[in-house]
Amino acid sequence: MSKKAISLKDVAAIAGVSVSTASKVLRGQGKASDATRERIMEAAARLDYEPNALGQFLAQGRSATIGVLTLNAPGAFTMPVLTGATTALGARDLSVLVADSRLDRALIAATVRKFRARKVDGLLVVGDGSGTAMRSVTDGFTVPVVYAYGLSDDPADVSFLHNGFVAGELAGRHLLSLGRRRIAHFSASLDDQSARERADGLRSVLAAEGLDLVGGRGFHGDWSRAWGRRAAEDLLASGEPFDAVFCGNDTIAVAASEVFRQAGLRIPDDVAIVGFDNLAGLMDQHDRALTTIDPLLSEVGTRAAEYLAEAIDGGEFTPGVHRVDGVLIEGDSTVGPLPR
Amino acid sequence: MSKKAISLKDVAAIAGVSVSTASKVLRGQGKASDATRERIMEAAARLDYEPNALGQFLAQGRSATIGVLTLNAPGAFTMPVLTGATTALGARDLSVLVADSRLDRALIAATVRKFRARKVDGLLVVGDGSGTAMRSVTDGFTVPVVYAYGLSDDPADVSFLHNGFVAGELAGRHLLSLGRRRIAHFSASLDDQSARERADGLRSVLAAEGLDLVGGRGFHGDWSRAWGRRAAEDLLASGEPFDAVFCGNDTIAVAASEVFRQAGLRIPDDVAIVGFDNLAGLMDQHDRALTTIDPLLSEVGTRAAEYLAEAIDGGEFTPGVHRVDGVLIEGDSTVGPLPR
DNA sequence: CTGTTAGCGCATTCAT
DNA sequence: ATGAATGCGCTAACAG
Repeated sequence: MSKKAISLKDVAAIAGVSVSTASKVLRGQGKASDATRERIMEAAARLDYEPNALGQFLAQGRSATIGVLTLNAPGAFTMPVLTGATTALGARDLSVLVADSRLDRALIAATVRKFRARKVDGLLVVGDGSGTAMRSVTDGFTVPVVYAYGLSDDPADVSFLHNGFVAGELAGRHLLSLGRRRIAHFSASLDDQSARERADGLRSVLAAEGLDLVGGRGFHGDWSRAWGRRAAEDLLASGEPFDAVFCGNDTIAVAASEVFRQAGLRIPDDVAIVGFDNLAGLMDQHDRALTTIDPLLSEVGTRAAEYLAEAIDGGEFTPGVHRVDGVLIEGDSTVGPLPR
Repeated sequence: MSKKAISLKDVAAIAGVSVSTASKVLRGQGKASDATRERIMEAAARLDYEPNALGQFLAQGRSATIGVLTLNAPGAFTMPVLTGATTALGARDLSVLVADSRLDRALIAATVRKFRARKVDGLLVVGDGSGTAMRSVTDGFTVPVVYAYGLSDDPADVSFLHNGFVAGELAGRHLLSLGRRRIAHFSASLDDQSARERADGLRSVLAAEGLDLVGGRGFHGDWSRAWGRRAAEDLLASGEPFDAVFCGNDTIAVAASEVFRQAGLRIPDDVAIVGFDNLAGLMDQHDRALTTIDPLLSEVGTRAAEYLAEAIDGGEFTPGVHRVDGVLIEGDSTVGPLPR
């Protein structure tokens, strides 16, 4: 009936030493004679001793839990970031206390209190990927705070974001490597930070080749399917020659593709299409129909989590924004259905 | 410089009472004179006292954290379950310790130890939605264990799953309500538990109308896009008349739709299509192009989490499998582009 | 009703 | 090199 969990005291007793030395030895700290060390280790092994984390936490004043503040947890793009972060933290024995406050001021305040009461060792704020920076909550804490998938409005904070500029470069270089020279760009308004980054990246590689976007500044509307169709129609109507389009997201890419096909254009022969988001990958559908940029959102979460974990262990913690480069996934819309 | 966190002792001191009474009063337990209660509450309020959770946990032998064992955390269908669960637990002040063991025996064993050492108050096992039951790990714990999005192989366990039978019924009833009578079914092999459930649900409502599936037992292959095309081609080749198809998933539905369109059939006029998964919704793309069943995976996670939380608080915990009914999302593929 | 006394399990000075 | 003594912050059984 001794279902009682075994404690350090038990180990010490069996090893014939005091609790304090047992504690030291088991944690590999301080000096101890090989003899006693041996006895202690053996006793611990025999009893299958596992230190009670609660005791350690109280004694050490840490909780081994990270507060996670989410702007929109159930969002399609937030979920990969969140799961990436939580599994990365879990792998480091850090538990996670999630609070999905929609930036409701009162809710946030309550959450901050709650996190403090729980003595969280760090805070991870997961944004919604929207271009607008979120209010910094850093000064509400004495522990490290990291922002992921969203920028804090305080430049002294550290945040992890997808690198939109590199994404634009990847798309551009890919198309150039395929011999395309007349490249258009369909995307959301340049007021949108992420749209602007991708556009800048694209234009930079074009400029390096002495090229400019077809249609001048590109076609900028919103992220919708409707805009994708509209942009394609506008481009066709303009009469300007083109042989490729980099679309700001997959939704636009698919809609535009439909319009092009209906207009009798062949993809990728007449026009190559590159999208962004890798929606298919998000759904585990690796049909490689559309060439696209995968922003590796899960890695954004992972990297942010690991940086936070390091910071807690006394690692470096320097303000700034860290960018995670995505990867280009080749698909039929640019390289065609290869016989692979 | 008194950055020191205020403790119960401070409150007690100011209120001029002992720590224990302060504890009692602040937790609303036992009796206390209105006078002292007043003083204590006031002192706590004035100091902005918040109990140190670590102290409570150690004293109460609980950790307020749930161990989450995942089979495949980054999976597209697992993520909604996981985020649903973690946010629901967070809302109840329960933190979450995630371990993504791919059912690796050794890894699982290590995880179980870790969870015990952390004194988790409960365990949530998140499966991968595959038909095959997973090995029960319940006997490794003395705390409540709940399985979500996957069945345990021990009938004494409690698990939360999507209700595939109801999904089949929903699809069937929807098609019948539209006047369709010649309904086919494209899905994965009936060896697959989830495929079988959906098929059974569909056939049951058809049977109630004295109808049978077009093509007898339906077209069963796998979950792939390729199979969707193949099934559509086979059905067309069979020459059997049909006016609707319920597809086991959206991937099959989309592929089949393409074949039908190429064959000159109009959707939904000639053939109505119902899918399953609501992939578009998973990606926040509410284009309502395809009528589909949304399995509400996030709710599967939420319900499982809440049940677990209740069980921990002494709520009921009766073995069995709980089914979460999905919902049918109407789209153009059955009701057409209505002027709504 | 209220205060005293013990723990909870471990880490950590400080002596020895 | 080892052990005794404290403290972490709170809860709970028992007295008064």
